Amino acid sequence: MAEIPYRFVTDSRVEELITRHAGLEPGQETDHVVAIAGRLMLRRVQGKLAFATLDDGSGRIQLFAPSKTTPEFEQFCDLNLGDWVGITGVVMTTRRGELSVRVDSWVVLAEARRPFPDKWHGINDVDTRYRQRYVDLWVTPEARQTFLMRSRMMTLTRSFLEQRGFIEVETPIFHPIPGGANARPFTTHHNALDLDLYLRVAPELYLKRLTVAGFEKVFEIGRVFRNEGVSTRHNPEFTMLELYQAYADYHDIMSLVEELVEQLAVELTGSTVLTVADQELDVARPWRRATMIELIEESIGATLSLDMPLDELRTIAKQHEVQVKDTFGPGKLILEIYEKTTEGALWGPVFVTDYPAEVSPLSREHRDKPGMTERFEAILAGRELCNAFTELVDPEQQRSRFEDQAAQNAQGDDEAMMVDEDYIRALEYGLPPTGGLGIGMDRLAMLLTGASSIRDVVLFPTLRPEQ
RNA sequence: GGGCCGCUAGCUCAUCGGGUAGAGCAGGGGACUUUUAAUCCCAAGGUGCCGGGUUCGAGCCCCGGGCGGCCUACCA
Repeated sequence: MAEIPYRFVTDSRVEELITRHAGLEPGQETDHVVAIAGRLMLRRVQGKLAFATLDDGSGRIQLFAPSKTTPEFEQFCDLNLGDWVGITGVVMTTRRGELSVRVDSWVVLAEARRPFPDKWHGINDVDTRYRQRYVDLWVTPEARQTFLMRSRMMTLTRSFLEQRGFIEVETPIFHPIPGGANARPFTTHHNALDLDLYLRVAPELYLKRLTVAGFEKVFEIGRVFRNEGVSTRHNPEFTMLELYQAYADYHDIMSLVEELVEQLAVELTGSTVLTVADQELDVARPWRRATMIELIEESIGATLSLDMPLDELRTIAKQHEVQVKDTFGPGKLILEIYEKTTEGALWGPVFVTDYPAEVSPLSREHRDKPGMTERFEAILAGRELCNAFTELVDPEQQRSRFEDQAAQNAQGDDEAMMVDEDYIRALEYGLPPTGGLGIGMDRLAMLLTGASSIRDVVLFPTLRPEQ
C-alpha cells in the first residue's frame, strides 16, 4: 500500500457541491475542480469504468473513475468499503444525471482493516451500536443526525443564555460534600491529599455561591454523576444545565424555560410540534401552570392539604398503593401520592408547581402557602424535564433544612443531603432573591430528536464492559 | 433488584419433531466503459455467547452463568 500522507487539503464539502450544482443536466462536465475527502461507502467496478460513493460526513457523492483518466486505476478498484480517500477532480454528471466527481487524482488516507458492516442494513444490534459508536455513526444516518442536532441544541442554548446576559462558569466536579440534589453519589479518593471525594450530583450549591459573589446571572452546562440504575431515561453520568438569576423568582424561570424550549424546537425542527413516541407534543407558549395539589385532585378526585390529619393522608396514600413509611411527614406523603397517581398520566407541557418544603430542602417557602415552596417541575411528553425554584436564601432556614436531611441520611437514606457548613457561611454573606433552574440536557435532546432511549442521545452510554 | 425476550459467519438474517448449519452483503479470485444496494461466475468463511446436564446424538430440551433489550422497581 502507498504511503499514507500526513495531510490532505480539501476545498469543498459534499453538501456544498450538491447545493451548488443542483440544476446540472445529465452528461455535463463543469470546469469546477474540487478536492474532497471521506470514506468509501459503495463501489461499483465495471471493468474499464468504476463508480464509488464517498461520504464526507456532510453528505454522499458519486465518484466517477474511467480507466483512461484515473491514475492507478487497478488500485483504485481494489479499494475497500470503509477506506478513507482524498479525491481531486472535476464536478460532472453521468449519462443518468448523477452528480459526480471525476477521479483525476486520488490518495488513500486510511485503510479499513476491519470488515464493513452490511452496506444496506448497517448495524441493527443496539449493543454493537452503543459499544462501537464509531461504526454506528457512519453507517446509521439517523444516529449521525441525532448527534448533530444535539450539538446544535447545546450551541443554541448557550447563545440563548448569553443573549440574556448569563455568563458560563465551571465549578468543581470533585465535591468534599455532595449536595444540590437527592441522589446517591459516586465516591473517589485523592491520594496526595488523602481525601475522600464525591463526584457531584449537581453543581447547584457552587453556582449559588457565585450569586453570593455578585455574578447576577450564571449558568453551567456540565456532567453530573448519580450512582443509580440505568434505564431508557437514566444514564449514570448525564449533562445538566443549571442557571441562577438574581432578583428573579420561579415565575420568571418558568417563562425562561418556555422560551428556551419553544425556540429550540423551532430552530431545530422548524415547528413547535414535536413527535415523541408517535404522539404529538406542542411546546408553543404559554404552557399550563398548575399546582401539584390541583393536579392530584384532578387525578384522584380527593381533596388534599398539608394541614389535614396525617392519618387521613396516610389512608389516601395506602388507597393508592403508596408504600408508606413511618418517617413520612405530610409533605412526603403528598409527593408520593403525586408520583404514584398523577405524574405518570401527565403528558404536558405542564409546569407542576408548589412542592412541599419537606421534600424541597433548597427551595424558598411559598410566599402565601405555609409548608409549601415555590418550586416547579416541567413535564413534557410524560417525562420530567427540569426542576426549578425560588431559591432559599435564609441561612438559618437552610441550616435547619440541611439538618432534617442529615437526620434522614443518618437513618439510612443515602440519597439525603448532608450539612454543608461552607454553603451556609456563604448564605450568611447574603444571597439576594434568586431563581434557579436545572434541566437534564439529555432528556431535552430526547424530546427534540424524538429519541425513546437516553442511550440514543448519549454518544457513549454507560454499559458493562465486554467479556 | 424482579419479570419477559434475545444471542447462529465481520454485518443482516435463515434452517429443525433433537440427526453436528445455509443465504445475501462485506472480504478473496475472475468477467464487464454510464453504474446507483450494479450484475454474473468461482472459491473460502462457524467454539451456534460460556459452562454443565439429559440423550446414541443438542444451535434446538433442562440447569447455571455472561451480555444486551423491553417492562417494572429505584431515581427530584
